[in-house]
Amino acid sequence: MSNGRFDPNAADRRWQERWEQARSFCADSSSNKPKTYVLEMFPYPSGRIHMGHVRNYTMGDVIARYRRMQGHEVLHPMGWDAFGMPAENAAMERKVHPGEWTWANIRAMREQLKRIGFAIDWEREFATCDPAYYGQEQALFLDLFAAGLVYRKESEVNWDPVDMTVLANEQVIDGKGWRSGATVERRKLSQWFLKITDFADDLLEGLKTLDQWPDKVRLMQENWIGKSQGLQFSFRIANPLGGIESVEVFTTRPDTIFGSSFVAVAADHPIAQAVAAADPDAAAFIAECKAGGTSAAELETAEKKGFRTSLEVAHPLDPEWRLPIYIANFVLMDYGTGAIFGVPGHDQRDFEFATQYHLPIKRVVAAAPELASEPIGTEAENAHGVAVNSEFLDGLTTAEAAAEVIRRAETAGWGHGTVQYRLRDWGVSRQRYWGTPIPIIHCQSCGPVAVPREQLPVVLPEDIEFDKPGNPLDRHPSWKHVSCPSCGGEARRETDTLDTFVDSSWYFIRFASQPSDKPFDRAEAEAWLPVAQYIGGVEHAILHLLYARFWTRALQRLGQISIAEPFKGLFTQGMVTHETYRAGDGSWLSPTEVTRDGDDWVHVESGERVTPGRVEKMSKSKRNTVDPEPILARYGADAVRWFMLSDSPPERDLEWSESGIEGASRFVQRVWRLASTSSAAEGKDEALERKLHRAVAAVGEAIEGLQFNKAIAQLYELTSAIEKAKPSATRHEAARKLVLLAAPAAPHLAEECWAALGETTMIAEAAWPDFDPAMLVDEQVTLAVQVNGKLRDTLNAPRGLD
RNA sequence: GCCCCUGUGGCGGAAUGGUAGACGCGCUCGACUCAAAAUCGAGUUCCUAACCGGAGUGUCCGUUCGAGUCGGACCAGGGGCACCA
Repeated sequence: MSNGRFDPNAADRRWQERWEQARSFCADSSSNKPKTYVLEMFPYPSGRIHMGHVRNYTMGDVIARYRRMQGHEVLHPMGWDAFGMPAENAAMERKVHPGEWTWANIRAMREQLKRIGFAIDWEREFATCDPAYYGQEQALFLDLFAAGLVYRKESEVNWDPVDMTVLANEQVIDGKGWRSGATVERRKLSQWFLKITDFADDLLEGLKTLDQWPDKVRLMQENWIGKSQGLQFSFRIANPLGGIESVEVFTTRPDTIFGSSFVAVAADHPIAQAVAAADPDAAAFIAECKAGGTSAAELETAEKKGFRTSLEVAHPLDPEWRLPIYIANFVLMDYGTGAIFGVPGHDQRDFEFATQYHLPIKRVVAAAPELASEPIGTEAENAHGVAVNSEFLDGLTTAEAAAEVIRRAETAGWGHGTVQYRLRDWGVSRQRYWGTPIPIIHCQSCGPVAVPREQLPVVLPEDIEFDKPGNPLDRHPSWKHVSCPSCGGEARRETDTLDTFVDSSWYFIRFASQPSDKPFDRAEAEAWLPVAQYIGGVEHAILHLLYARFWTRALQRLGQISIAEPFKGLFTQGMVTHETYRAGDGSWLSPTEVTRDGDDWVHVESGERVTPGRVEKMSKSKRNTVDPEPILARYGADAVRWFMLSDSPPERDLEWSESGIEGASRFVQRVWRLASTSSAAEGKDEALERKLHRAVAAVGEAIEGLQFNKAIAQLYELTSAIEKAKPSATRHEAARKLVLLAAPAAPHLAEECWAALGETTMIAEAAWPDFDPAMLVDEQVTLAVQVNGKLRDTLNAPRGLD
């Protein structure tokens, strides 16, 4: 078999079976070797593997295999983020049970992944929809519940009146439900929340320790948490109404306190409610506010509107000074205190509002004291400067003035310096069937009671109907009827299920350790964690990564684990893209439906000219996907893996191209020819030896730095150098090392070449080659002769002592 | 509006402040072949027929003996957040 072409179809399967028989990639938790945990974000079992998965898992696989060759014990697991809406949609559309649909998808995708030859420990595989997993998740939920990190609260949700379900913000399109098309209502519902805000500061501070994360992701999380420092204080209401005597506000600019000309409260603020109770006009205004949409586009264009109440407050620094209270459409109930004081001169929204209602616009900040009497122009000035027209603050810088106001407020007792976060608590209730049941029982007399541990897991009922909209669990005839674990009285099971982001908030711990009687074994989990290298799409930069960080910190606080951060290294890879094509009628065409005709694209079936569109992320809606399966069948796993790593830097998008995969396939054959025809010979090739040592160093460095495209380029260079060299002992040795260097990226090819070179063990068990630092420099150096930075000449000289 | 990132040949992209364009794709020419595929060899930033030479990393300015790389301003493209007080 040392001649002819490399046959990937035969070789891939042969080695995949041998790795499995040898349990080559099963991680041993009790090993004495240094441990490395490599993880890619686990997939949702949609039914088929797509190119994005292939790219993601190939990168992780290169690192896993490279670390193994370096002598590490590597944990590289795979599983399924298996709960979620698509399974319920499939159930409604095709009358199959969500579980049946999901497990069938998992079977299909597992086979597809195995076809690519990833070095995965399949013995640790699990799906989140398995009671063995979600039962342990329920146990952890109850631990958080017992620790006071879970609570129940009324909150406003997007309610689809046709499907009778809550919709996520992403599922509301132009104010209508994405499925039903019905106008979405805002409704108050009792929901379960996790106290992520308790950890706001820890999560923010923790970002500083994550030096192996992309700056971009850390910044996005920082903005999401949104810490702002300021003053919280109360205005005394001069003419109290219904027992409400003051209004609490928050500001990040206490230095502008003398510039305020009104107070505004949110439509659902208690003061607004109290006013509305006595005033039908106010009630009508509040109803109007609530009818307004919440989409970004609507907010952009919405006018600042307010309703002037008869209430007035006294200014805390001048009891004679009265400010009107408005109910305003731009004030949010769930940020700060739900009330603001308006400073039109130095805040754009307040400026617009004041202009509309003819309220005073006063300058209290200026670039210099002598500019104190300059009027405010057509826009608010939010720049920092010095305080003016502000009595005792005049002349102080913005920062000094703010500190002074906070000091006086605290001394006099009408306010205090405080910190606000943009981050909200995490609402985890979903009115869905296909999710982890929330292990709570509602009792008329005892309230919400935890399901006793010995009754876990709370398993989803199998006999379930999807013929009507709404939550099928709630409609189930018997499932929810239980007795109270506390008093034994009649009670009702919680029929909401957990947000699927809960499932993915701790799966990496379960991969590291999965005992049957508890969520994880602490010692075993800590042997692997934190994940050394986590790889996934940047679209999870905020939600998933923030939730997983929160969950880990919560477990740390409960004393269940010692680590604070789950992912030591994070890498966000780019998308796989492809050109898009549109027919004359504007419909999208798939790449298989078009063909090239000179410089034009033509629809194969109709012969019609096709307009090529932008290069975009592969998606079903644009029909620009390329299915990995036929590509794998044609070119083999290694060519696909090779192409996924070459050309584009991994953090950038990779454009799929037929010529790219052809090139990768050519290289696979080149290496095979080189290795299979190489034979032992006499003599030393000094130049080639230096190239070899340099390549060993460079490929290793590139993989460590996750610069796979550079590692690939180095391998091309080494291959060319070996091909050109005359037979020698060095050349034969170089061929052998080339195979070792290529093994993480093209493992099947490497095994086949390794055997052809006469090796009797698997390359999966081989060690990464060493290099001699002394061999990294040439004996001859080329010196550039520059005059004024321009190259004028080059000359060669033997390397001597410095 | 606020915050951030990226601009290098026909294309994807390389370049510790020191020979810009490694490597791949594409293209051109050649070898092998009756022919093709496959493979191999040579070339490929632009201007110049070629040599010599000159220009060149989005634009302008600066720091430096020397700038793709450092600093400033601008232009273009992309991303994140957003009535966040």
